[in-house]
Amino acid sequence: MQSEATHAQVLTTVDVVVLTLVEGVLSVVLLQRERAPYVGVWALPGGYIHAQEDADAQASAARVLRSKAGIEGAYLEQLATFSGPARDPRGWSVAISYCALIPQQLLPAPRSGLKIVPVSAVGQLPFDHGQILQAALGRVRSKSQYSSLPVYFLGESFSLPQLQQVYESILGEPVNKVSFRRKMDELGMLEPVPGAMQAGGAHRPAQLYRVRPEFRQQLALSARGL
Amino acid sequence: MQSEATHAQVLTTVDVVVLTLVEGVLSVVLLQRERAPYVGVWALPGGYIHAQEDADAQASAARVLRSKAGIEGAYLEQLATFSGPARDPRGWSVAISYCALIPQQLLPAPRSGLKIVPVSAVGQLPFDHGQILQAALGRVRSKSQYSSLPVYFLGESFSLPQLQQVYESILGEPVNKVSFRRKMDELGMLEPVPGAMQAGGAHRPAQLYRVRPEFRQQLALSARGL
DNA sequence: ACAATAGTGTCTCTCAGACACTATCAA
DNA sequence: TTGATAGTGTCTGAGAGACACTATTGT
Repeated sequence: MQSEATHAQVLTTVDVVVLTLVEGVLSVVLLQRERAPYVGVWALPGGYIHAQEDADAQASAARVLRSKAGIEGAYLEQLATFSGPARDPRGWSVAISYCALIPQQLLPAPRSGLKIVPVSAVGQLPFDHGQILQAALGRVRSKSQYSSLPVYFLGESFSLPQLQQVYESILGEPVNKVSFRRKMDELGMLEPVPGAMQAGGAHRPAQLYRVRPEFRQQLALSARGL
Repeated sequence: MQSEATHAQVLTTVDVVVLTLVEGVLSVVLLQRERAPYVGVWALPGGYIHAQEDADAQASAARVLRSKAGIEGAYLEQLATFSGPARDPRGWSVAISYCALIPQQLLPAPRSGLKIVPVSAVGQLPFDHGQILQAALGRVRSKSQYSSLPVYFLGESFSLPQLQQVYESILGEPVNKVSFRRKMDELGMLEPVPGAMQAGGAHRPAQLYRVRPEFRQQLALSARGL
């Protein structure tokens, strides 16, 4: 069949932008490429779709993260799909890109070939990974304005001041405390962890919260921002 | 190379949800399939990516629209990418889906094998086209709440009451006239067509507007809805 | 006691929607 | 003149942010 021959020439890959907060700085995971093209160059985690083992492209992305970066348990969301004859020197290619959010403590120990770079300090990237990174940043910043997306930067339980700081880090501007707490209350996504407080400083301890079970792998959306 | 053999088994296609407003009813273009699988079944316009001729997947979508449905000049926006071993009986496949918005008057004359169906009256669709259609509807309804997306349902020039009716059709609820005009003014995307009025009824004629050149293929976004 | 941050009550200002009014056409 | 729709001025109520206050810890 002629059309079979035609479409078979398209490379199908996934690329993942893994984002985390390091000391309040939005950062991305880069891997040093082990194979051609661009051997030795720092790039986004990515790889071919394996038709034999992957249930869908998101499973491919999860597999790539696990096998190449040792990352598991991240929140995964599909970004856009990039395509064309020029973006990969091997030929006409399709890259289904994903955005992964993960708390810093779930990242693997630093090792050779893996680094975590503040997004403001990322230089030139191979392929069209620069564009993909920009798409991820735009998505995260945009969705943080009206959804609960940023909770995925934090672990199991966290305090409201902590969460507010995450929002402020991503949005790059201070957030009104009263409004923020009102909104979080309205979203109805958090519940206090009974008896769990975050002590530490010479000040009043903060109540710890966790995401309600029914919101675990699902975002809470607000109609009017924040 | 082994990985080459692996990824070559993935079919790469595009599917397009063409939406238009027919008498204020959101409707979708369906084509009767001419080839296996699902010969004769009504489905979304779609086809293989042609690596030799397409500059990217969006170009593939435009080509499919032109060659299979005779549609040109639509606003095109990428939706999500669907993938997996089961969605297409021919094997593991990737479908990059697009949403197309077009004024009714730019649609081709009705012909055998092409129909325009109110989205509320679309029955079962082959592949995962039902999911794709739902994604398109969600996207259009969501974006209509805070952007100028719906202008692509109208032609070159239109009156504000016309545009408001388009918003109301999509959102499924009445829109406040004063707020609507304030927002359109703030978006700064429209300009009055000098001297062009829409007469017709036994009442005051409406000023006609058009999209400013700098906003032609780009959406205007509002921070706070409408 | 005091410094420091957590958490809350309340005021104000902004903005979206409601309402009412004027404008301009055909019959 | 009347009916119908286009277009605008203004009021009001809801909600977001500012501010100030109380609460609770360690030193």
